[in-house]
Amino acid sequence: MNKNLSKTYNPKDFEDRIYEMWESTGAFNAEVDENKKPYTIVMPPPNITGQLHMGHALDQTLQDVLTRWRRMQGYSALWLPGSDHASIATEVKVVEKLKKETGKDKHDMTREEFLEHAWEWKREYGGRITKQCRKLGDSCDWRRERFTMDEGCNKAVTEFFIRLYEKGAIYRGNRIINWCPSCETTLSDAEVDHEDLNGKYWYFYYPAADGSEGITIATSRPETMFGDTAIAVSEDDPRYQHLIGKTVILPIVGREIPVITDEHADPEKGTGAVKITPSHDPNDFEVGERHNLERICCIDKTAHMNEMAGKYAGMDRYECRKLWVQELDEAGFLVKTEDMVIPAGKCYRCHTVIEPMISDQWFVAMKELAKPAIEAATSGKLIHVPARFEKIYLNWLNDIRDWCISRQLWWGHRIPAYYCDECGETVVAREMPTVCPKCGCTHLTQDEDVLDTWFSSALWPFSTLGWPDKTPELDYFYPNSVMVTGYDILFFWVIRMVFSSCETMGEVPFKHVFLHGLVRDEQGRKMSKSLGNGIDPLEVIDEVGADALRFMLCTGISPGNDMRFIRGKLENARNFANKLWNASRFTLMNLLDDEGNFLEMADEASACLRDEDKWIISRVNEAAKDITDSLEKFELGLAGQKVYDLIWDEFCDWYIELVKRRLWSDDEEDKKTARFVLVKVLRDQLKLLHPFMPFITEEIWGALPKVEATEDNPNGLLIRAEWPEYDESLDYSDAELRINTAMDIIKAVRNIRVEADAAPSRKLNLVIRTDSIEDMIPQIEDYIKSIANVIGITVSGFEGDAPDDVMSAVIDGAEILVPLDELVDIAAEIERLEKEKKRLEGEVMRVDKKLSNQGFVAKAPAAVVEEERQKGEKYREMLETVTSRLEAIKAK
RNA sequence: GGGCGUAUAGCUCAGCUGGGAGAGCAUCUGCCUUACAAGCAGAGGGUCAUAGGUUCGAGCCCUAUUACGCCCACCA
Repeated sequence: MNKNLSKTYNPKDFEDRIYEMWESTGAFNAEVDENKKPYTIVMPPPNITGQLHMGHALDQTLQDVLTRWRRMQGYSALWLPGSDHASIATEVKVVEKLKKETGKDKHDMTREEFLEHAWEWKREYGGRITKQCRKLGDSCDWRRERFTMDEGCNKAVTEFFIRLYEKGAIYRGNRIINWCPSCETTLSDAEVDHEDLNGKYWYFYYPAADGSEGITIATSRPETMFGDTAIAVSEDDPRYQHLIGKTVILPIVGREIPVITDEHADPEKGTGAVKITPSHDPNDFEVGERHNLERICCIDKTAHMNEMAGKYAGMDRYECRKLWVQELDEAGFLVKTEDMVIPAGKCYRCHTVIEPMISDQWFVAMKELAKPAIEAATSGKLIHVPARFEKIYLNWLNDIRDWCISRQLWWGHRIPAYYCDECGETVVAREMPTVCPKCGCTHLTQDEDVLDTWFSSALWPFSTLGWPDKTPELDYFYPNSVMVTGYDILFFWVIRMVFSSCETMGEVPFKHVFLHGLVRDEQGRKMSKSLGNGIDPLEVIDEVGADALRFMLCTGISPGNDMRFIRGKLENARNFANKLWNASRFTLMNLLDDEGNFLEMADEASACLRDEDKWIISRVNEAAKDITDSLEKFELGLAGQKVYDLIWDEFCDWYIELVKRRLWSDDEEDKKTARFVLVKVLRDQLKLLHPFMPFITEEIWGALPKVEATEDNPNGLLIRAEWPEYDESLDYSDAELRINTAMDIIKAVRNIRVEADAAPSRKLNLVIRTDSIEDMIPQIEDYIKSIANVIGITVSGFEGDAPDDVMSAVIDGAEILVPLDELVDIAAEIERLEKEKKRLEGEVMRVDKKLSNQGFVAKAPAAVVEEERQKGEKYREMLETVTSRLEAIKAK
């Protein structure tokens, strides 16, 4: 350790070194330890496709703050890191890369070849983010790092799939699903983004087959007409009674389709008659189910028309729409056109408009699985922070639909289902069966599809701890203490973890789910690649250090709300680090002799505490309470602000200034006490700040006298030091009162000096008129001398003559007079005092009004009333003093 | 269509369970005071979106309204 801190704060000098030291000494390691309480956070696994972005930085900073704090509190605090294979995202990236590098398409290679490239990607980039996490200071137990496609997680995924299958909660069905024509895979409902597009309603006339009056329908998707298999009207719609049960003719196509009645047809919408295309619309699909309609698919997997569209076969769906409308118009079937805003579903990855399609897919039946997850929230076993997210969570679960989990991709967990080529039997098994259990043949083929990425992340809280095996870790660290993640993946992830855990573990995966917002850019826009407005955390760290970034990210925020990345806030955080750095340098300067040895200092027993010592100790004690309380409530922003105020305002601006004079005195005993207090309170402050700014605090800690090693903290590091506990018995209220008065006096003198335009170098002679705080004058004298260049203080009661040519200020219990001779501008001074008088009169009036309100006196708590009375007295006294001063100066 | 969030100093935001509003930045003034100019000291600046209500007392609770943003929704 380096006892001499460098002159300026330069985080690059030590951040990497400190991190390396933590890691190499095992400071992050969490063990199963029955003598400690467990605290577990499992990191939301970043995608292996990505780079660390600001969202990760925020997410991980919050987790690290909580982990470090609990570790210091004596918990066996495990923060388990890992990464996600991100099935679709990675596959897209790998495809792009291959296309760029080799010109090859996915279809130009075998599944095995492709997977080889995908694993290559994982090897190359999978570790990128975890390296970047280290720069942030993440105190993860890296020994326990996991990957969603490692052996253990694979086992968990298969096990979970099979268990759900066996109880009938997973099934394979031919149903309508969301299809992304660009990614060429299904998507779950959660993966579809809804967006309003400018579109049209086209009204088309369908002639009746028997030659009577036909029917006009409205559609926003004319190209799906080739798949129409009915027209639905409302049962009691008077307009269409004559057609119910008859057939109409699909214009141009010539196919006859029935007119049916169904609840889906809304007389208010369009013409009240709706065309039914079961193959390309979720509602129509359901109508088709109810009426046993034929399903005619007319659009293929790449969103091109198929042979059902006749001459349009092979044409893009939108191109077809244009020409088809034109053809219908020319043939006289287009009745009218209306501009309309049409909501469209888009792929959350590539933003292509999704195409509803019917296909054979695997689903999780959600209704039953959702029940325990709903109960978990309503019964309070799962607590949302902030609470408002519980409603959103419940709304989603109450309205949940079955989850389509199969994806037509290669990168991911392959579905453990095998089909018999001979008899068509489906076998779901942990390993590929050698023979078909039904027909006994050996020709079995595994399902080609992989599972939704979120299927494996849903198991993350327990798969990472060893499930399905019964491991000591699972037993000890499960359930997790809190899940920290962005509100944007509440549906994707949080809900699925909860029901998966209720299903497999029989309990919630975590007690709290702590949701944070997004980091936006300076203008409040979402950071995105397409906008190019992302800010790279690593560049920020390079510039101002990880501590400043972390502090900036977790202060001035409130849970669940988005935040902006403000440059000025970052600089302020950096300046704060610099401030602490210099305060620590000051402390060390007064601790070390010329040879760099620590000077003698007092201890708890021998210290002879003076008022300011007691005051700062008390302030630190109170702060420890507030900070701990805030952290308990996940109010990290408040906690961070509190440490900031403590260190900058109270320790640096007041205590250090107050203690300087003593450190420079010849009183050896007093110096020993001052050194003792400085080190004591600095240490506590380093502890309180450590979760937020781990690097700088550890570095300074190391420069201070070494602390005793313990079994739990063999190297005496800050990261494993004990969190300051609030000492309830500590009562230094007398000292605090005196220091507060001294501060008031000092502030008043400073104010007068500036008002009078007196140079700081000018020596002042001061008169303090008081009859209540005389006993503390010697100390005040010291403080003021050290700060305000006061050369002499005269104390007198309020009686008798006051000096002339003064500027004055009134505080609670005293009047401060500063003789300035020629500097006093009488007119200005009168104006100043008049203003002060007016202010005090206002205060007195306000208090009087309140106290004369019978309702207030009768109903407000006694303490509040008493407080108000004291305030009234105080203001009245101050007003009297100001008034008499004003009279005196006017008389002159 | 349903739900949620936000509205506080010029800007960006805090403000925990109701007891006369704070920070950072910016602005103005004075300081290279032996830890720190990434600093110190001082100052100005707010009918806490609007209108009602509850209460002795409302930035905070209730109702309505307005503006902006977000999420969800079966999209003829």
